[in-house]
Amino acid sequence: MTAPQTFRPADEQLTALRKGSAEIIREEELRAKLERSRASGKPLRIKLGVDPTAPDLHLGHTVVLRKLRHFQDEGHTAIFLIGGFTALVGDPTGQSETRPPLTPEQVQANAKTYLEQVFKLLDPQKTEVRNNADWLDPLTNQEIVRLCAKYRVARLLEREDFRSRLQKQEPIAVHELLYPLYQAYDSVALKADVELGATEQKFNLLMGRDIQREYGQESQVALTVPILVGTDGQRKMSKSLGNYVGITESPTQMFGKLMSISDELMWSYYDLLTDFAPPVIVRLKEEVRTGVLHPMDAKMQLAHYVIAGFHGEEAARKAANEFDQVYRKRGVPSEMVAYDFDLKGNPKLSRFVVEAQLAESRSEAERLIRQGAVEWDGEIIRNPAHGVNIDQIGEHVLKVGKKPAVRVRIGNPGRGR
RNA sequence: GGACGGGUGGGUGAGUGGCUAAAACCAGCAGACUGUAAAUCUGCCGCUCCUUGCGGGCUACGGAGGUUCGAAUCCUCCCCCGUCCA
Repeated sequence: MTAPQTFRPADEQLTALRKGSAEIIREEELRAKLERSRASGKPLRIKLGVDPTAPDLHLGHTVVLRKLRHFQDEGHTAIFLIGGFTALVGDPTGQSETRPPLTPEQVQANAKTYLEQVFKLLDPQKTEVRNNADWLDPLTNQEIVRLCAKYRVARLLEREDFRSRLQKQEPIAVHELLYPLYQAYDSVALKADVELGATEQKFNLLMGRDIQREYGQESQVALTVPILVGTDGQRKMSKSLGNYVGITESPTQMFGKLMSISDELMWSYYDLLTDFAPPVIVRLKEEVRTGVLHPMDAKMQLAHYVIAGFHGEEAARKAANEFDQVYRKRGVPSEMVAYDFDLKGNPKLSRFVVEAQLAESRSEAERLIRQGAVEWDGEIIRNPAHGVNIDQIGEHVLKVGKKPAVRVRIGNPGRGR
């Protein structure tokens, strides 16, 4: 922190930073900033803001985090900004359900788990963690009005999602208009040189530039990264759409999910989730195209890489083996979740399916049985009324559809639980 | 404050008194095919009970009442969203 920083030449840094970026506004400004920082030995301040609205991060979040990491690797200061204030206001963008605004306690708790997860990717030593509640909470009405006076409604409404919502006659609450203003003000408070965000954040990032100028600062550079498409190959990765790979998931789960993406999507994952150099990815793609490399192997390599990043080489290897065992060979997992049952009340197989969490209701369980999706000790059961009786005391393997098999232990009805 | 339009199953969206657990499409799930891919095809897709049957019961069309043998559909009041006017 005292020794003057040394940096690579600006152009080299720029090349590295450009990889996996969608847009850099403006690149010349970034180069100028990089050159200046190299000359002065003073790192740039790179801002990334996150609202802690949910406790878990997924791979979609990591794209931009990785970009922040790249800056960090070049010796710059990563500012991980927690939207403690903005999260409290409650972001009503997903208009389907009125989600209750988070309580300060929730924000606190979420922020904590975020940080734990974020530091799987960032170097904690080189990260400045801030919370915008620290400067947004104390703002006076006067200051807020002054801030609002610096921007025009028409320009706010230019924003893509506001415009389309107006058009579709969907509600827009007033505080939603304030949102970008607050975010822009954060850049002022932090004296950010660069702000990172997904492409959907472009408007907000640009606004930071304007507002900084209004406050007499040099404008930040806005660097956007592409949005990661979820495992469904259609929509952006998000928890609520269920097309996500969580970074706290087990290696096995991650492996399975990553293998289920389409071949086409795999290349975008290679671009956004790995540090393979672009030429290397191009070569891989070519090898798959010409049949030298099986697409599945390419995908396994991808899954391995991503998982190793979070859980280490060893775990990634295990997950690969497990995948091979459970799915390719349609076998039984090395470690099965076990459930204990008793024979109280003349139970049916469908009840076990529900209680082992392989179906959400008895109706669904019976449906699955009818469809031939349920295997009991390797035998497909098709009778929805199939019962389990006293001869079945002992251990069994229950498998439903594509889900991993589970172990079922049936105890003597006479004895307690 | 006024005028008008609208609120249907996870989503879009039909349906204006019974034949509607509610068209169609999407999503989802299962089976076939595979590389657990993708695409495709087939089936399923509220909950529950049992003797698993073209079976019984319950719940469902913003909310609460009402009219009717019968209501998502008609009436009343309320809530919510939007547009225009002020």
